[in-house]
Amino acid sequence: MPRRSGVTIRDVAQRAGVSITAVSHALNDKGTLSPATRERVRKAAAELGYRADVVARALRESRMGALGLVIRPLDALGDYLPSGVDYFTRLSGAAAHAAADLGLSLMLVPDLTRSPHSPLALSLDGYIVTDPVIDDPIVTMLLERDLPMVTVGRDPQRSERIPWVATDDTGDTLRMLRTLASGGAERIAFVAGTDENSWNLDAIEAYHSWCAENGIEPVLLRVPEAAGEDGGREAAARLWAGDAPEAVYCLTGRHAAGIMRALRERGLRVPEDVEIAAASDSEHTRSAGITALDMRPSALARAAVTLLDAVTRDDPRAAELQGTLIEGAVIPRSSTRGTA
Amino acid sequence: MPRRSGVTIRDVAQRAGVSITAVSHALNDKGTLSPATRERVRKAAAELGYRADVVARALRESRMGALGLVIRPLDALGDYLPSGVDYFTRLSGAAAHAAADLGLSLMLVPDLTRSPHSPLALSLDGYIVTDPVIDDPIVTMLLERDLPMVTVGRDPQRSERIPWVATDDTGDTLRMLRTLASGGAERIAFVAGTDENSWNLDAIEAYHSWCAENGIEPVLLRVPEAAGEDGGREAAARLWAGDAPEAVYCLTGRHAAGIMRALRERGLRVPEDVEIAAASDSEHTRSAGITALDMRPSALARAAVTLLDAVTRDDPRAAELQGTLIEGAVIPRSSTRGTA
DNA sequence: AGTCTTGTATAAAACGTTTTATCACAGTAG
DNA sequence: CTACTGTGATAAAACGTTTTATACAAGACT
Repeated sequence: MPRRSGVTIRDVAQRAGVSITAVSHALNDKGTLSPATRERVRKAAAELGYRADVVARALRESRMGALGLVIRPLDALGDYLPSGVDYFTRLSGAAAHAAADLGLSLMLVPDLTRSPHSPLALSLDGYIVTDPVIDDPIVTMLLERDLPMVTVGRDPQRSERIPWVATDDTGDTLRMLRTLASGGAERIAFVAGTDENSWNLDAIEAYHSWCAENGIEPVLLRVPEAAGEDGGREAAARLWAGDAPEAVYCLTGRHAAGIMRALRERGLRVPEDVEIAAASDSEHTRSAGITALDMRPSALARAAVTLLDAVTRDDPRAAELQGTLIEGAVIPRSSTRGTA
Repeated sequence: MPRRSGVTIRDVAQRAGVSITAVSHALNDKGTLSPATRERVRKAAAELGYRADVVARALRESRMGALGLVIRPLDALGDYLPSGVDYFTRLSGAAAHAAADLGLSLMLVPDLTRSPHSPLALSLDGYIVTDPVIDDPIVTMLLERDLPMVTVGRDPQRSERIPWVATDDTGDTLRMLRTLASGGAERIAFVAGTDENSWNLDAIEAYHSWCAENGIEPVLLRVPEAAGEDGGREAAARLWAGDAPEAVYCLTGRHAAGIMRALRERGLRVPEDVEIAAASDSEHTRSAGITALDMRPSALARAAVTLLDAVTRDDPRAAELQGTLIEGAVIPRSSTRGTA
């Protein structure tokens, strides 16, 4: 019996010479008790080191005190992970801390679509789903069961129905494009990923509207996220096959690193001949000296946890928190010339 | 009431026309029921989509079906994380999957020493503590409360009392030293971290015994893990102040990368003039082309989860699993000359 | 005919809380 | 003296399981 700390509400009641009801009321500031009794109970509880059993409380209140974190990009990969991705450690670590600050626990929920999932997996108070794609089966499942949920990154099609927080993809994209432009580049190519999540979709849209506004012919390439640096090299080959761009903005850091390498091999100088920037900071961009965005996963996680907590307790503040955009911070490095 | 799927054991009982006891027995293969009744109950349960409520079950059985993961190196850092560290994502992701395979959930447990921890935090069936240091307060706390626990990496002083699994630090160190020696290096310096965990301590001991065996004067430097690349540069300065080594073996990848950079600045060629290797593979070693060890975090996590599960259910197999060593895999890169 | 088995099925207790409804009592007003 | 109004406390129900002990019948043995 690992869970039981041994001391129950009954022990406290006995010690304080009152009923268990009195104990419950005293400790939760409910009911009508004289201040004297309240104090006596508190003292007894403290002396015994009493902590109400979570499970019993959960059974009664139908509230677990725990949130689930579903990291979609990880589910896709099984238990192996592409190297260099520290984003998710930062995100989940921050989420766990933010949850703890609210007196909640955070559970890592691995792929819910696999048939026998662990028992607790669907019994939590609410779920954070990161980067859902179009028609994401997990989102569908949670919606069907009517379980509270927020997404990190909008659900591309159902964002009206599901509260979300996200990186400010539109703003970030424009900011980065302006940074590149301020370095003198005019023809700026854009390399996005192929996953159908809001991160890709919103940035692409922002790029198009920026091009339209500035009278620039858009040059868009989509490269699978999983293609890594090689995908970047290939993108470079295709971009430089035609009218060479003066700058390239990549969403994925590894693509950017691959492009950089390919260009160097062609004898092009960065940033003198070409500027390069990436939307997500990772070890690749850091070690290659590529200007990138810090997407601030810990701020994002904190916002998501706060929102979900409000949602689960029908707190009206949920309305304000919904749609929070976390602005990325440009980290200027040697691959760009301009100022932000 | 988010948890309740709505359908309880009573509904099933009614539908099948039996008592709730019968339902429980039928579904758990207990008691004495006729095969016919068993089948009838199963059918009714299936039709209603009944799943026993985890919380109610946990209350009765005092077993949650959930394990806690405590990542000590992360606790030290709060919710911000040094960049480039993907080891822990891989570890926790793999642990979550391994737990799921056993029908268990995995909870991320942030720093238990902070006073108001989340309620569930101390109510789980067992705990995995990674890389405990000497006199680790978390380990002490769990021991005091008599909660089942395993460590990843031995507890330096209490390993007799606490089941553990670990990387094969001794074997890995020797293997890597031999790799470096096979490239022709004789004077091999060793750079370890300052945390007092078994990873550092065991590797240092292995280094010393290897030196003794081969009649080599040990050159050991300890650099704080948090010092990162700058720590590496400084280490290089100190190492090359005296009798220059022919090879350097670093436990931490970032130290190795810093050393490499510093040496290049001094005009030394790697691997022609100096060989460099690291014990932990990270983006730093990958991008700098430094030979390193893949510590196989997913194998490690799986071993830890399996062991902990055995421990919590008093399974005798725990004895066999205890002390499992996971051998690292050398990833040869251009910073070394020899063959493994 | 009574007494054991044997095979099925269930009633009820227990797990540790929270909450609702009720109770006892003192003081106050009519 | 009765009736009401608070005030302070508690008994008991409920949450959804699992398990222990018991009940009931039908057949098998003395």
